[in-house]
Amino acid sequence: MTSQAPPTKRPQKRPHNRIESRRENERTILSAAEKVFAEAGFGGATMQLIADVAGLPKANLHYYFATKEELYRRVVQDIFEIWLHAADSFDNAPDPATGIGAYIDTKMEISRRHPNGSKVWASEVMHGAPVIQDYLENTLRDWTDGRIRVIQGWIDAGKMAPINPRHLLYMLWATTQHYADFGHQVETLNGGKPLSEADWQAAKHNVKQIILRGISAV
Amino acid sequence: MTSQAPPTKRPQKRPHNRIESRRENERTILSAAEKVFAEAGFGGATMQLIADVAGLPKANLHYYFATKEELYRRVVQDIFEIWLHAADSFDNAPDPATGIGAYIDTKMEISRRHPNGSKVWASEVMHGAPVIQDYLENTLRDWTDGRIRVIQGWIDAGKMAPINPRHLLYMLWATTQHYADFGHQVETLNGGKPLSEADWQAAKHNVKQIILRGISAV
DNA sequence: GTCTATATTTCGATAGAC
DNA sequence: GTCTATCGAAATATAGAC
Repeated sequence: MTSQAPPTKRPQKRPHNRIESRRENERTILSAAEKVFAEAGFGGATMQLIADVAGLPKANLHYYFATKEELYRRVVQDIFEIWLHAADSFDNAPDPATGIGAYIDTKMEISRRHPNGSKVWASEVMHGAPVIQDYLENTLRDWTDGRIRVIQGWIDAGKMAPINPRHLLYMLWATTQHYADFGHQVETLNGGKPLSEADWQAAKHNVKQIILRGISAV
Repeated sequence: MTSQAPPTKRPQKRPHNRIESRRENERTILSAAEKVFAEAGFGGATMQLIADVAGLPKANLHYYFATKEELYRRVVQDIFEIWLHAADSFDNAPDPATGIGAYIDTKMEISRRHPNGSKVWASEVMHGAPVIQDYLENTLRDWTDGRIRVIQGWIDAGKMAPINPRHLLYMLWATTQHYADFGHQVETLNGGKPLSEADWQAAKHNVKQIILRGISAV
């Protein structure tokens, strides 16, 4: 009876079964949470409703995310990461029309594809950023300073009008995110119908048309 | 004893004592509610906190406003009325630069003076306008259609570039309200300090500069 | 009209069987 | 890891004295 120790049965057949199941459940929960937080706000959202949307018992949510706030924080982080990557469209562009035009396109596309994440971020900031203030003070500040330097370089090179780079960035954020954050208002004014493909193209075109013309070199 | 009916003692000395007291209490409650709803959202706000900010017992709130939702609705209505009046800057203007320039100035000033009302509106719309959907479908739609006609008139008269009037309105709303709704983010990126008088002037100037140039006649 | 005390409901979180 | 049942805290709303 000495050799009867069970073979160390590592789950080699499907080595990622556990870890994949965890990942999948987390994704399901995060997606449901994003939707519920966007529609009800942090205070208005309930773990029960998120669980219902995710199709899981409420207790499971607490197994994957200890508290409501921890779950919320993850949702806010995710949209922030997506926006940071949109800066790729911005950098290394030869001129403002190319760089800023691409940035507008990318940001508009994010508003279209991730309206809920955008709303959760807006809600968080409107309430004084109680959960992600550190992101504003560090990551976002650095990101902004870097982009301001790029724009100022274009201005100094005479490639665009001498506008205030910081306020231009605010205008870009405001204008593009409006189509996500105020999507319900836009839709209502669109006759109650979601924007069509043509509507989105018109929106993008107009934003670029006005802003790029507004900042073009004299 | 026939003439001893007490003189019909109408409160003539201070004829508005009661009604003024009511008005004053309502104002105090509404102001506190606006602040709390803006900072915590509808779901996160509590009647207790509103009562504390107003300096009144919680029960009094329920005396003046039967439910939390009724109080909230009044707050949302108030900012909406203020914005509607901003259209006065728009109408009867001889040209786009004057009309839209004045509208931007007025809207920016409202963002500066009523940031909380703007946030409550934004929050309401982001959550699907559960309380004021009728305003979107009627008052706001009519208002928007009217302004679109004015802009289209300017375009037809060759006074400005042929942009999409509807999307121009969205840009105006987004850009001006950003300084209220995302005021906390703006302030954080401003080194943690509120915008100075000069900062506000710069913001206004840049918004007008870019947009007015962006829509100017070819 | 005002306020204290409390009823009622709802939610976040957890215990404990499976 | 999953789920049912439940605890304890906190919120809206109201009852009733003043």
